[in-house]
Amino acid sequence: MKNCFSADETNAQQWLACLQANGYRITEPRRAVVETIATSRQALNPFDVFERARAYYPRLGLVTVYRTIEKLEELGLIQRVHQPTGCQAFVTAFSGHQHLLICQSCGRVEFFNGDVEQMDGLMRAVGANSGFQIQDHWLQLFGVCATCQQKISNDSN
Amino acid sequence: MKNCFSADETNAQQWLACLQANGYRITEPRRAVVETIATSRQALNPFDVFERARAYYPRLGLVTVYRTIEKLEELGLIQRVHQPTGCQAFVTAFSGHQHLLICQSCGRVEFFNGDVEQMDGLMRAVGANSGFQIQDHWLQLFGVCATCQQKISNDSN
DNA sequence: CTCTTTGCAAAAGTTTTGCACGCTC
DNA sequence: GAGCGTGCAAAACTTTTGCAAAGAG
Repeated sequence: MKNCFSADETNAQQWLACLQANGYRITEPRRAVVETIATSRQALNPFDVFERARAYYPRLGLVTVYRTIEKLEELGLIQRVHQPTGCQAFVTAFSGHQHLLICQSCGRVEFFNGDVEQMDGLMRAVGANSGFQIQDHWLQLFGVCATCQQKISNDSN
Repeated sequence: MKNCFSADETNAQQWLACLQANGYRITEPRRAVVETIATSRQALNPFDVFERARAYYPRLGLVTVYRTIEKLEELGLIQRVHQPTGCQAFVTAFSGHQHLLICQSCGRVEFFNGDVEQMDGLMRAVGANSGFQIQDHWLQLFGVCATCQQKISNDSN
């Protein structure tokens, strides 16, 4: 198993290229939003993005954040993260099916590859038992990342 | 594997008893909300509950639905269902960890027991690789239930 | 120069809060 | 009777829409 998370500058460039390839224009507000989400390891909600992106482009409006998120999601570049605390946050989407590992303390999101054969077997078995035609699955793990574990144990000292 | 869904009248009685045992009063509006959710096989959002529960108690207010849902969730009697289309719907929560199987056509929710040892193994492996201390997991399957499959194939004829 | 994109303002939708009255225990 | 629970109205949020002006290609 390998942690394949690697949000960085490269991502931002690719996303902008993808927007352009799909007939959308590249603008400063969009650059700021793309840069913000692509370089974050945390899932960010629209308001988080708005606040952070203003560091790159202060005149940015919240509406533009919503509209840009909509396009990035439509192009499959970002995905919504569902958590007990809410479902408004987004992170980079990787191609292929990925499972999420989310830190409940800092919101950091990592990805892991589930055992594909194992999941396929499970889906077939559940399908056969229930009569459902299974189309998709979500597997998410919640916990506390190594960094937050340290912080928590330090705070209690 | 066994489908252990069985929402019915009995559930409603138990929920009311549970509310009472926790110091909450039993009232007609609460009866209506409890009855509605406990007897539904579909995940219902607050407005759905409001509309259906009015059949039992026409004077019901939407605010009371929100407040009752809050208490039922707090007591662990219902749980929120997260779906691509939204995360405002609730269904009966069964004790013990259950995985969800959700029909994307009618919203019907069924439960299945995952392979516990398998999931434990997965969680340990991911924990070891990532440094995360894993606390919880969500496994959900999405598909089309047998009834909806028939409807769809009939409609296309 | 054309047409998309932007930010503001306002609207729409959802959830929460304040409060006087009513009902449960 | 005491105090929780209810429904209405209003507030607080979040997300979407209309529009004139600015900017990308």
